[in-house]
Amino acid sequence: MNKSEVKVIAVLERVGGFASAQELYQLLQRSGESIGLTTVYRALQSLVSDKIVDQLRREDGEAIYRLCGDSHHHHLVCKQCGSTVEIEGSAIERWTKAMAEEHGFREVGHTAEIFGICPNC
Amino acid sequence: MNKSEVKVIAVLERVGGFASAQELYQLLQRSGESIGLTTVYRALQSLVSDKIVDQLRREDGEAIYRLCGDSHHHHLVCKQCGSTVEIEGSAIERWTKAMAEEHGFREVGHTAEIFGICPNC
DNA sequence: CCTGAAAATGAAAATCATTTTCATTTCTGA
DNA sequence: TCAGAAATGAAAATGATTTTCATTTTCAGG
Repeated sequence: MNKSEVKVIAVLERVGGFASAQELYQLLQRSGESIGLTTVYRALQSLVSDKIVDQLRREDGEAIYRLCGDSHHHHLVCKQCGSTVEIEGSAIERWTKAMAEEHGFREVGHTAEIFGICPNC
Repeated sequence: MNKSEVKVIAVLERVGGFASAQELYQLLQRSGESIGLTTVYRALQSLVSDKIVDQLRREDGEAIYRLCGDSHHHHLVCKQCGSTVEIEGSAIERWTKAMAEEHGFREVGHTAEIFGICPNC
């Protein structure tokens, strides 16, 4: 675990959820850290292979990362104004576990998002 | 539905599962079809937005496509080999409705995907 | 305190899927 | 038949990610 990896972990903690490599790089820059994009990528790779960080993909294919074991929440997103509400997702957790077990999958995670039109729109 | 889309559907039928745009393009070339890569991408986009084709992502972020099954389903995707299982999602439908109602959202939809490691990997 | 090998760093170039541009060709309906 | 619309595809652009490579930092022994 070297200095860059520590910086990346720190910013992931601040974010508290998923972020892409590019976003993490910009956040680090803004907070005055001197770190190159290449190094951010390398730190993330290393953290992923050490299972300290989870990697998955956004809809557009960009990789996103978060600290393993972050309890994650879900979002209710307005299609019109973009406002979001964090919502409770224990139903999804149970569903994930049930489906994984039924099909013999291990180390499962999930993504889920609800979108619609909010009361104000 | 134009000529290119028909060609892409035909090759997807032949494949019988997931394939990337690049792979589909090469298959079309090999079978003597005259079609450009750009057109393959455009046909796929259009088929995806018409819900004739499903799109998801390989581990490396490359988009893969296959003909849609008929019902609204969710996927259990293996992080290693990319194999997928269609799963039942009525729990999600109920969760979506409940959350939307609780927060006054209308016209809601959702996305949900489970990923993990399959029994063979 | 040195010193040199190994590890880390980052700027720039390379890669590769995907999208955009734009000039050309094919359709289509009046 | 003809004009405008849609489709096509080659080439260029894009954007995330990886690789290269020269430089800097770290650090265990002397």
